Amino acid sequence: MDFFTIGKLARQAGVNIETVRYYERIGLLPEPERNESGYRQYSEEYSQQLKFVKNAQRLGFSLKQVKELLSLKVIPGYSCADVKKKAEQKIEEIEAKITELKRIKAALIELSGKCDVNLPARECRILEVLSKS
Amino acid sequence: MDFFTIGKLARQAGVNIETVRYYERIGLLPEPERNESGYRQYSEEYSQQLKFVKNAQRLGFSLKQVKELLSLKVIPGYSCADVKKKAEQKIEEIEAKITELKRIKAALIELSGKCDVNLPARECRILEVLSKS
DNA sequence: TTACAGCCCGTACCATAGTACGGAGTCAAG
DNA sequence: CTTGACTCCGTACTATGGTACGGGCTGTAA
Repeated sequence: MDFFTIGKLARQAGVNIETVRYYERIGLLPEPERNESGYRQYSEEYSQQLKFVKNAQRLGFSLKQVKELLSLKVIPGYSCADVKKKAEQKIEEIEAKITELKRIKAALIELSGKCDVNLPARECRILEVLSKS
Repeated sequence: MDFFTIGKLARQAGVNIETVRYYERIGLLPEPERNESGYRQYSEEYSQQLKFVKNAQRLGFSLKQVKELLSLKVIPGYSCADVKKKAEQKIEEIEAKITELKRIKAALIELSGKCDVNLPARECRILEVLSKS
């Protein structure tokens, strides 16, 4: 087995060394073995778990949620259906966010249309509307 | 002119008193006059500005951006076109977010489809895929 | 006049997701 | 055998948007 140091692990995953140590602190990465001088010794497994964290994060999972996903893997009794459920919840969450953003976009477009570009900002209709309760 | 205290102002806008003081600290609300005992005395103008902040925030502007919008109003030389530009930038930003969320949603749906619900989570294809670089 | 709500201030704390710093020890190449 | 890169640790700091706390003063109504 070929071990590598924290610097290599971090470079592989494209994250900061401090981030790796941070993930270890908050339990997102298990504490690895150490060599005599206390250096962390990582193996391929750690690299995969770190990639897991970053990939799940890219899919919109918070670090807390990533931790939950990881525990599904480790704690016996959970099934693939439990994982799927979390994915589906996240899909719903994202759909809700999209809906909300579309609503906001429409409101901004409407607001934008109120603008008479020749007026000074002091008299801007957009700003006026925003002051309404 | 009828003045009111911080508590009334906060209730009117549906925010916490601490939030009003926080906004004052970060320059989102001007420092109001005080009575003899040091109580803040707010007028309708303040109420409108506070509503402005909350409304703009609902439209996706950060407090820093709200501050910029407010300064357009106050600093002479800015026109309604400058306000419109900021609104349009925000619209673009939101469109980008929507696009990104759709991408993520598609990825999650694809991932979801990989799931064989009868497998233990330990062997879940979703989790496996997430460990890939 | 007393009780209680409301306000004052400074400071600390919350969550989220890291990043930075400084002093000390270690490892490898020249 | 020295130099430079790497690692260790604990702690503090960043940004964002607030919320909470505690001790003390004020304002009002019974």
